[in-house]
This record gives sequence, C-alpha cells and structure tokens, in this order.
Amino acid sequence: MATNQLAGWSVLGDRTRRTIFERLTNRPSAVGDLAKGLPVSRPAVSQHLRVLKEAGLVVDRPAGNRRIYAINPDGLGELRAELDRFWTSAMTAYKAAVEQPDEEKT
Amino acid sequence: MATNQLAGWSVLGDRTRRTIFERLTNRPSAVGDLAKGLPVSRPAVSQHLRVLKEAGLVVDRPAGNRRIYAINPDGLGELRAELDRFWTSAMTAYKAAVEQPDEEKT
DNA sequence: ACGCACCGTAAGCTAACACTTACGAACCTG
DNA sequence: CAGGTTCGTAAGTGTTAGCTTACGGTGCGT
Repeated sequence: MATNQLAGWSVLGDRTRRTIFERLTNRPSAVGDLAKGLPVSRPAVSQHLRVLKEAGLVVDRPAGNRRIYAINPDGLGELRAELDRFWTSAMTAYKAAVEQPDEEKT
Repeated sequence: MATNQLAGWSVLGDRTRRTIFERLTNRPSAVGDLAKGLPVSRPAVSQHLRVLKEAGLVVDRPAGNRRIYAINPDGLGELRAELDRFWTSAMTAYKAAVEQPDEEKT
C-alpha cells in the first residue's frame, strides 16, 4: 500500500500538491478536471498524483476513458496519526521543558 | 513576526529542520550543541535556524559567547492553528463529499 | 593583549524537484 | 475502422534548496 511510512509531511510540503489534495477532499476528480483549475499542465498534475498515491494519500480507479482520483481514508487516518504524534510529542516535551528550567540557567 | 502565514508545512517539510525543531522542544540549545547531534555541519544548522526563526517558530537570545535558540510559543500556537485549519477543512469537505456521491460528473 | 571558542554570512557546488513537451497506450464514439 | 479523448511516462530543462568550505566578527579566559 503506502510505500512510505512518514511521507505525509514532506509530500504535502508542496503547494500544488496541497491544493490538489484539498480539491480531492471536496470531490473525486479526473486528472484533466484537476488540471483545468490549476496553473500547471496536465502531466504535472499526473506526476503529483503519483506522489500522493505512493504516499498512500489518494487512490485511483479507472472510469472508462478517464481515471478518477479520490482521497484515501486510510491515508487520511495515517496523516492524522502522524500529525497527532508530532504535535503531542512536541507539546509534552515543550511543557516539560518549560516547567523544568533545570538545565541551563542564564 | 512570522513573515509567512502558511510557512509551517513547507518549513517543517525538511527532515533536518523537523529534527532541530523537535530537539528544541526538549530543551533550548546553542547552535554548536545542536550541530553535534546532527549529520550536518554547524553552518547548515545555523541556516536552518534562520529559516525557523523567519517562520516565527523559534526565538534566539544571546548568552555570552553563544546563542541560545528556543521554541517560540506564539509560533507553536500558530502552527497548531494552521494544522487545525487544514485538518478540519479537509475533514469537513471530505465527509460532505462522502455523504453526497452524486457530484462525480463534471 | 593574545588566543580560543562560538556564531553568522558569503560564495559556490550538487542533487533534487517541479515543470514542460513529445510520444504511445487504452478507451469510447461516429 | 477511423478519429478524438484521456491519461501515464520518458526525456530534457531551469530553478531552488540544502550543504560545504572559508572568512570575519564578537565574547571570554589566561
């Protein structure tokens, strides 16, 4: 499935990719339709979709002539978990560090 | 102030920068100490810290010979808000799209 | 004052990345 | 079958991003 375990952060670091991803949260779309609303060419969108797919964030399904891309619920969950992990880890460590300024007093 | 409004994603998209940021959540540190635990040189860490600082995620304070970098609580809050905004937006749109699969044609 | 440690910045290099055009495959419609 | 879509991929290009080395500035200790 997802070839990368923690790709969410870096994958969504790109603006275009975030836009594509957000559009897909609104509705599943074909490649050409996505490209129409973007300032980049259709093959560029296709390549972004491949990256998103390899990260497990989207899934694709053939529909006759076209290919419909949609959000992958599992990938969405993993992304959520990744963000949660990062955030809680950062917050707990930060709180602990604030409440114990033991190390280095200025 | 944070020079960018949505810098969180792209700034923390880099692995080294995420590591530095997480280390700073544990305890404020000087540049050299940070560089010691990383596979990159000290100037590289310095440059990363500048990016983090411009994004409003960290603050620095001179301490004699050295310069102590620490997490910026305001930046942490803004990051939290940004992640929340992204997540809720994505989730609400996604749920709505799932409950109305009639819109597939465009 | 002298030497040493710590740090920021400039300059330059390299690899990765996002993008384009060109091409071929698969599909539907007449 | 012929023609027109839709799409993925290969090949090539320009830019950016992260990294290194080199250098200058500042503060501390002897």
